[in-house]
Amino acid sequence: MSGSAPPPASRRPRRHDPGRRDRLIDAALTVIAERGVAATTHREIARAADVPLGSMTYHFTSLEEVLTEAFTRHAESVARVFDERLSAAKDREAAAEAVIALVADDLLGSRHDLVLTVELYVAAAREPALRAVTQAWMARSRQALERHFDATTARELDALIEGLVLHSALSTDPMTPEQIRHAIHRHLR
Amino acid sequence: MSGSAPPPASRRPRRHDPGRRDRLIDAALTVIAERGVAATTHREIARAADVPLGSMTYHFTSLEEVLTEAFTRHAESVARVFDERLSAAKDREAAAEAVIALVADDLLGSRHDLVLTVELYVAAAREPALRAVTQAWMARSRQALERHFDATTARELDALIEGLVLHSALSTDPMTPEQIRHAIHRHLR
Amino acid sequence: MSGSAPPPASRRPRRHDPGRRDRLIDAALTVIAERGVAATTHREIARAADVPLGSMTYHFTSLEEVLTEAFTRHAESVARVFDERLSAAKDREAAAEAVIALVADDLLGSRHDLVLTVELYVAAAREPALRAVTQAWMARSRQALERHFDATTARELDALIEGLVLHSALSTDPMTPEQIRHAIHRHLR
Amino acid sequence: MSGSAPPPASRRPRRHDPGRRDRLIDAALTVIAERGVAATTHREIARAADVPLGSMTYHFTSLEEVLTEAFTRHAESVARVFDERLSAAKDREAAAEAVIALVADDLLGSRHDLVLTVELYVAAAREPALRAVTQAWMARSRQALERHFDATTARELDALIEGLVLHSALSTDPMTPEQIRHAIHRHLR
DNA sequence: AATGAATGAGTATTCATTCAT
DNA sequence: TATGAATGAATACTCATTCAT
Repeated sequence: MSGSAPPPASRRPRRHDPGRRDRLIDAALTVIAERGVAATTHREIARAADVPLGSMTYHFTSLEEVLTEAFTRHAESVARVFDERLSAAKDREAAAEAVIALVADDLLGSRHDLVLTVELYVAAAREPALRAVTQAWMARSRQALERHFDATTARELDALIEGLVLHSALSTDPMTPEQIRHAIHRHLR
Repeated sequence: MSGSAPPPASRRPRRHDPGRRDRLIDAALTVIAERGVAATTHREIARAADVPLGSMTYHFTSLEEVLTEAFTRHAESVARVFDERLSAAKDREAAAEAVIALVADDLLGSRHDLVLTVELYVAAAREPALRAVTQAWMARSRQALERHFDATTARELDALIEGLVLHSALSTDPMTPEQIRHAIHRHLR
Repeated sequence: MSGSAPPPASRRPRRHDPGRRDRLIDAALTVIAERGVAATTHREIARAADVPLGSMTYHFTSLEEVLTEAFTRHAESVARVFDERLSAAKDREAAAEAVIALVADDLLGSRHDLVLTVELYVAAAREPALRAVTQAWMARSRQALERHFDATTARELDALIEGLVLHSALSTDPMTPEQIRHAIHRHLR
Repeated sequence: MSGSAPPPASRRPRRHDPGRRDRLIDAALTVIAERGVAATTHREIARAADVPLGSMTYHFTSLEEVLTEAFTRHAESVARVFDERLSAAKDREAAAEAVIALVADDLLGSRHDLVLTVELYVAAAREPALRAVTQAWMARSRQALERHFDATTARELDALIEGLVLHSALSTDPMTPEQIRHAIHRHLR
């Protein structure tokens, strides 16, 4: 507006920014959620974090590293909620309710997290490094389920949860909490 | 004209080639399955089909058009199998077996199809044009299931199928046919 | 000067330019001679040839390819002169004169060629692909010398030529034609 | 602070380090010899010397300064050997032997030195600051030769040495010590 | 009808250098 | 005195798309 130089994301004189690396990972998650992994570029993340491009490659040796760290953080955070919900459950009945809440509230409640999860699924199909992330996550959630259910049930439940989530994510008329409750109860009945 | 210039897909004199458009769509599916949507470019598809680059934009107005047509074809083909399996079933019992075969044999049997399906899921999350494809597909499979099951069961079954497939796709130790049978029978019990 | 858009090398509406690949190789030689291999970039060559950057990577799959082709052309052209000079010589005496003319006129006469030769020497020390170019060149010049001199003399003469050229290239007071004549005659005496 | 961030050359607590500047120059020579001037960067040298990046620009005001000092040191060291060999020679005969040993043993004996020399040649062709280094070196070696030979012979010998070295450096079948001896003796005969 | 050539925007990454601590 | 962090310019290369033939 005042000259011809390409205006930076904001006014530059910013230095000393501890925790920037951390913020970049969060910015990456935001970009992945909003634009998809395919559109997640150094530039896009830098813009989202309002940081110069060079900062990206200073803090990470490759885009892959950024993605891996971002997805790891996402998986970690979802898994933590999973753990907490199920640890709090006193009996099988409560555990069933926990699972329902998990799907209806946590997993489907946040479009952001939901999309991240699906993006991770596909990225993992290609990237061995990400496969490790999904493996660890799966193992952890299965373990959490096994506090209350036998191994077979835990595994089935895990798959059902996955299906309910994905289904809702892709559908224009996602399942209602009631429908989710019904599906889970039916499987555990 | 002078040495190692951009080498064409193969030796030139190929002209009149009806069905080329069709082959390009198949080539696109191959590339998507092998490299992922993100790596599916005009060039890659042209190379896979052994066709000059210019041919791509001659037959399609944009990459998006190619992807949409390719995914439509994929969905069509999977849905057809779905339909056939379930139409052939005479009763609920047979329908359950059909679903099991569907998951264990058709969906999980082909890595190619499996990957295409997951790629479609994510692409659809971004591209409205693809959303239409997944919507139609879901509707069709639900409809097929409703020949044998009530609407609620059909929907749950659909989600369970999705979950079983995805779970197996991402896991290093995918579920065995026995485990799949068990999961589906339990839900229908 | 009239707006803010970065002005291209010249006015753009240029299409259909047969022989462009060829001109790019020449442009590369110009850049190498003027700025050195290290400063020879896609951009620099494109600028020298007044061609958009994208054109470079359309015609060559890598910078290395450009360099290899450029140096091959240079070696070819110098070797041809070498051949011609020596083929024209009728006897040993004339051959000696041919060598002198070669060094004093051809090799040292053109700063452009001289620098290209030295640049090739060093680049070849790193790049096996270029090593092949220098090998072929050396073999060819030795062969040309062997029309008139025994193998040992040919080899020594070749080395002496190399030394005289390099020496003059790097020195602030290069050798005069007389000095060159003296050196070569002394070795052949 | 959070994982795989830019890893330092090695574990941190290194401070007072007299002679570091010196070690950096040696590290620079190593990098030049192994990777070439074009690939010799602050980072690469710092890594080779196991020193933080910031240390480079603390000790040197620019990369050019590093290169100049490194090449100066190299020239110095080669020239010293030259001097010593020729000072030790008692007569013309011994001087001839000294030259032969110089080429066969010192110059061609160390791939490291050989490559450094060629790299210096080319760098000097561009960088005036380096030209001064090569000039001084040439003058010094000529002077050393002039202890035993007349000015013309010294100059020719110098060129011949250069040619023999370069020739061997670039050839896949370098000259044997016998061949080198023959060439030098013939020129001095 | 078909295609080789052309091109501008964009991508990941490297790097010399500056600077705050 | 040292150094980790920061940054803007540059690099090689990819690509969707346009166009002349």
